[in-house]
This record gives sequence, C-alpha cells and structure tokens, in this order.
Amino acid sequence: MLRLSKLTDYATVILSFMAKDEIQVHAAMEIAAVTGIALPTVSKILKMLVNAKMLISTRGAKGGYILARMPEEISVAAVISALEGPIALTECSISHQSCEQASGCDIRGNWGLINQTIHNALESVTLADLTRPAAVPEEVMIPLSSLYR
Amino acid sequence: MLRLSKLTDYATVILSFMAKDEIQVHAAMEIAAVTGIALPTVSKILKMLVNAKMLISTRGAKGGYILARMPEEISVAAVISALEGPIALTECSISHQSCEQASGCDIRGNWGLINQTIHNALESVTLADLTRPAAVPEEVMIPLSSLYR
DNA sequence: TTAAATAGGACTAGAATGGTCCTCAATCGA
DNA sequence: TCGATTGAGGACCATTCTAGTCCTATTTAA
Repeated sequence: MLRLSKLTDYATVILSFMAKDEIQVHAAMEIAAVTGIALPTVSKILKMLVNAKMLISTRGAKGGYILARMPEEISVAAVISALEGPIALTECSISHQSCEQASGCDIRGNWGLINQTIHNALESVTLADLTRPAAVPEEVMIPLSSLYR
Repeated sequence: MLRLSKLTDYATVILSFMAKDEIQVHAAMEIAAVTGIALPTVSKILKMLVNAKMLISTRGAKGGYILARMPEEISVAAVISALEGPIALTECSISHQSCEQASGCDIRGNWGLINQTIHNALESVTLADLTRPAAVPEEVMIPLSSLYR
C-alpha cells in the first residue's frame, strides 16, 4: 500500500492547522482540542517536529509551538522525513552496505531513480499547498528522463 | 521512511530475473537458487503475482511460472499493487468513509493529488526499465498543476 | 512560589510483517 | 498406471513495528 504512518498523517493535520495563523503560538492542548487527536499523541508529534527544526518551542506558562519557517518553505517531503526518517522505498537505498542478493542488485540503480522521482514529487508540494485546497501550486515538471545522466 | 515492504522488494528482484528471458518457464526452486531468497518465501510471492494476473503458472512436472505480459507492459505500480494492495499514502485515500478529524479534512483533497502524482511516477517505470540500467524510459512529464481542476 | 507548559524517555498492547510448513491438486514421463 | 515433480491454498508462529500512554524533570510567566 506504500503507506505513510498514522503519525505522519497527524503531523500534516497539525501543521496545516498551525499554518493557518503562522505567527501565533499554539499550546499542545489547544492543538489536541482542535484536531481531535489525543493530547499525548499530539505532544509526541510536536516534539518530533521540534527536533526536526520544523517547529520552535517555548517552555513555561504561555509557552507553545510555532512554525520555524513559512508554510511555503515547508515541503511534504520534509514532514515525512521528520517523522519517518529518510524517504526511500527500499532498505538498500538508505544504507549502501552490501546487499546479499546474488543477481538482483543491478536493479538498485534504477530504484534510486524511482526514489528520486518520488522525492521530487513530495518536495514540490508544500504546507501552503495543502492548506489552500483550490490553489494551484507553482508549476513543477518532473521529466523522468532528466534523472538519467 | 515511506517504505516498501520487503516482499515487494523481492518481487521486483524476481520479476527482473524472469524478464531476462521472458519466454522461459521458471520453477520456484530455480528462482530461489538464483536470487538467494528462501524457497517458501519465493513461493509465496509467486503465488501473489499469479493472483494478480502478472504471472501465469503451470502445475505438475516441468511446470513453473512465466510472465503474463511483456516487461514493457508491467509497471512498478502494478507490482506494488499486487503485493501491497492499492497505492495510497493515507488511509482515507482508500476508503472514503467518514474520517473523524474535526478540522483537518480539507487536506484530504490535496493528499489525493500527491497520491496521484506518486502513482503516475510509479506507473511510468516498467520492468523493462528496471532490467536495463542505462536505458532511458519514455519521456514522462508530471505537471503538478494539471492535476488540479 | 505556584501554575502552566514543554523535554525526554520508558513502557505496553496490539497489529503487521516476514517467514515457514503442511496438505491437496495437477501434470509429465517411464 | 504410477510415481516424481511442481504449484495452490491456507494455517501458523515469531519478531518487529506502531500507536498510544504516562511519568518525571525543567522552564517560565504571573
């Protein structure tokens, strides 16, 4: 199914809520209330996004979270990476250690291309695109052939 | 990590081996020996591919498996679907049942676009492309804006 | 000083995944 | 006809991963 984890899904929901008024500080509890996601889970996700330098946190009373960058500068690819690590379809695409497959590994190079293609697609969509349903994002072409050298 | 299951990875290895001489019938045991994947696992994958009408099987002595279509006509998207079901990043993209998120669901439409984009990318790469490392696949453009109405 | 928030990590239950195995059915060839 | 070979179908298990919860420490505003 090529699935994205539930947490990543939640993250996009949370981030798009925050993107609506990006200069406002939001507490975890507020976000939980608005999105309907349980507080501990929201909290966990927010911490991950802070670690990924995607959000900035303020501790203490009146504290909370705020976007570190403009919604236009936060790509879906970045969100996925923050929650799930590097975007790659296959194991070998990440760690280039020896893979034990006897004959199959000449495929790897091409998997790299597929990964690249998908990465480009995800990179081209930003939080801003997600929050504005009818908006047309900037034109992005992904000519497969250009990925081959 | 946006990961593909190991079985799907294996499937591509198996299929590319079979694509090398596509008119030959290959037994599961032979494939296991060549690819280095354990026989029961190979067997399981082959059965799935048969169910997906991607391979044709012959029972009995001298039996085995053969590609149902030409390598050029088998897309990576089809392989993934065969092993993992419909390609979709989020749950809601598959079953359009009500999703309980209070405010986040205006995002859904745009997730659909991302899914479509990725699907197109995977659809545009075929088994033939995977087996010929240096080959340039047919030019495929994926203008994001065209996906919006 | 107290209340409100986040930081960091441990922990658990449940689901999914990868992998194995067994029995039945079909086909070929001697 | 019979036996060997090969796939079909499904049950099954162990391990890993995921989602989700909770606890304690730290920071800050009032």
